[in-house]
Amino acid sequence: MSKILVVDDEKDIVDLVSLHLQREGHEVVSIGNGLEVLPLAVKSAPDLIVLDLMLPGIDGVQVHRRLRADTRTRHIPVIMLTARAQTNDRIAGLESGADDYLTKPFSPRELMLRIGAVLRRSQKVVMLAEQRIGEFLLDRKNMSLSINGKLIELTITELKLITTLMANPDVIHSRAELLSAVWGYADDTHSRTLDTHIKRLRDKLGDHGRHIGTLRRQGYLFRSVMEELADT
Amino acid sequence: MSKILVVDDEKDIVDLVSLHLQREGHEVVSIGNGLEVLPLAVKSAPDLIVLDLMLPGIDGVQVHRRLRADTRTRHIPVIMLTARAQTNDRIAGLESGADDYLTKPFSPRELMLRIGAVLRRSQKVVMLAEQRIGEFLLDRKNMSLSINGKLIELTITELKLITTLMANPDVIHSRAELLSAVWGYADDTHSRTLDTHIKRLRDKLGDHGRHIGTLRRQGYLFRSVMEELADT
DNA sequence: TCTATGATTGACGAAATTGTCACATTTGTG
DNA sequence: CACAAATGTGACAATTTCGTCAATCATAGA
Repeated sequence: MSKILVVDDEKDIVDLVSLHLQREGHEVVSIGNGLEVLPLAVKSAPDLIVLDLMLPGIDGVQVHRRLRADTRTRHIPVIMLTARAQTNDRIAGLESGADDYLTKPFSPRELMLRIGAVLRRSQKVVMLAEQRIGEFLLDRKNMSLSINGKLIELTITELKLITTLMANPDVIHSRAELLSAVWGYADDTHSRTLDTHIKRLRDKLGDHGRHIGTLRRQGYLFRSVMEELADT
Repeated sequence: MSKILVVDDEKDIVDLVSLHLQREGHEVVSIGNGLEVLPLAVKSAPDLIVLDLMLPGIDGVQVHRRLRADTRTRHIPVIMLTARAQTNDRIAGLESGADDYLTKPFSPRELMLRIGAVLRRSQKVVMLAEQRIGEFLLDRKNMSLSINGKLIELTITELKLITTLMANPDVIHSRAELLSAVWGYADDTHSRTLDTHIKRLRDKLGDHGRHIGTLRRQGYLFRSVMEELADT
C-alpha cells in the first residue's frame, strides 16, 4: 500500500513496528542512524516517516528539522515516538510540525491507527487515465481528445476547458468556475474571453460541438447526450 | 463496481441475472423492449450489455447492429444470450461482433465468469491525479507542474515531455521513445528538436533542471535524486 | 411586440510557441 | 592528443494561440 520509513535504533522496536506494518500491506524501510535519515528519505521517498526522538548521536528533533528544511522531504508526514512522556518533549515535537506523536511504551495497535489516520489524510487521489462520454474520449495521459477515434487538435486552453466541463458532465459550470479552473482568474466574469474559447472549441468539435450547452446567466455544461435538433 | 445493462423480456431471467450481478457489487439496469435499448444505452452509458437474442418485436441481432452503428454505444462490450443452440445463431452473433455469447439454459455462474472476463478486458486504467517526485509535483488534473509549490509555466510540449520523463523516473527514455510520445513521430531521430526542448525545459526548471539527465547515445531521464555537482 | 440583457461571432494585433539551422561544446575512442 | 560523433546553445522566422473589441444575434420578461 504505502512506503513507510521507520527511524529507531532499537532493533526490537523496528521489528515490532515493521511486522505490524507489513501485515497491513505496507512497505517498510528502516534505519537506526539519525544522521543518515535525510539522504535515505530523499532516496526512498516514503509516504510517511515514523521517527524516534531518542537517537544516538543526534537529537530526533534535529533530524525532523532537517527533513522539514529540505524541499525534497518537506511534504512527507512524520509521526514521532518519544520515551519521555514529558510536556516539553510534546511541545517540541508539535512545534517542529510533527503530524502526530506517541509516547513509549505505545501499543502497536495505536500506532497503526495513527499511521492509518495520517495516511488517509494524505491519501492519493486517483483518476481515470481515459474518460469516455459517448463518442468523446479524453485521454489524460496523452493530453488529447478524440471523437470516434479521430484526434481533435486542441490548444492547451481549449483542452483545459473541455476537461473541466467533461469532469462533471450534465452539470452547470458557472463562468466564474471555468475562469478559475482554466485561467486561474478570481473574477473578471465580464470579459468575452470565455465565450470566445467556447466558440473555438465548438467549432473544432464540429457537429459534436452541440454537446456543449449554454445556460443563460448560469454558465456552460457538457451534455453526455446531445440535444436533438428541432426538425420543424 | 460496473454498470451493466440487461436486455431480456423474461422477468425471471432478468431477476436471476440481476441478483447475481448485484451480489458482486455491480449496478444493474434492465429493459425488456428491444426498441428502447439504444436510447437507454445512450442515456445510462453502461460498461457492458447482456443482450438476449430472443426479443418480442425486434430481433436481438438487429438491436446489436444498432448499438454498433451508433458512435455513442459502439465501444460498449456485449454478451449475447440465445435460447436456440443452433450454429447459425452462433455465427450470426459472432459475426455481428459480440464479445461473447451463451446459450440458454445457462448457469448463472458461467455468465458471471464471462462477464467478469469481458469487464477485466475493458478494465479502466487509473492514474494518480498528482504525482510527486521530490520537490516536483505534477498535477495531471490541472495540467501543471510546480516545484516546492511554485508553479512552473510550461508550454504543452514541455509539459508532455516532462510528463513522459516523470512517468518513469530514473529510467532511460530513448530519443525515439520521446519523439513518439510527445510529437507522435516515428523516426526523425536526427533533428535537434528534442534537444532544443530539453534545453528549454531545463532552463525553465532553473537549478532543478539538473534532474533531467543525459545518457549519451541512449536518451534522457528524470532523476528522482538530483546529481550532486562535483565541487573541485 | 418591444426591450434589456447576455451570448455569439468575426476580425485584429500582440504575444507565445515551435521547429530548424548553424555553430559551439562535450564526450568517448584510438 | 586528435578526431569523430553526439549533445548543447542561441538566434530566427513562420505559425499558432490568445485576449479584446465591436457588431450581431438570441432570449426572457415586461
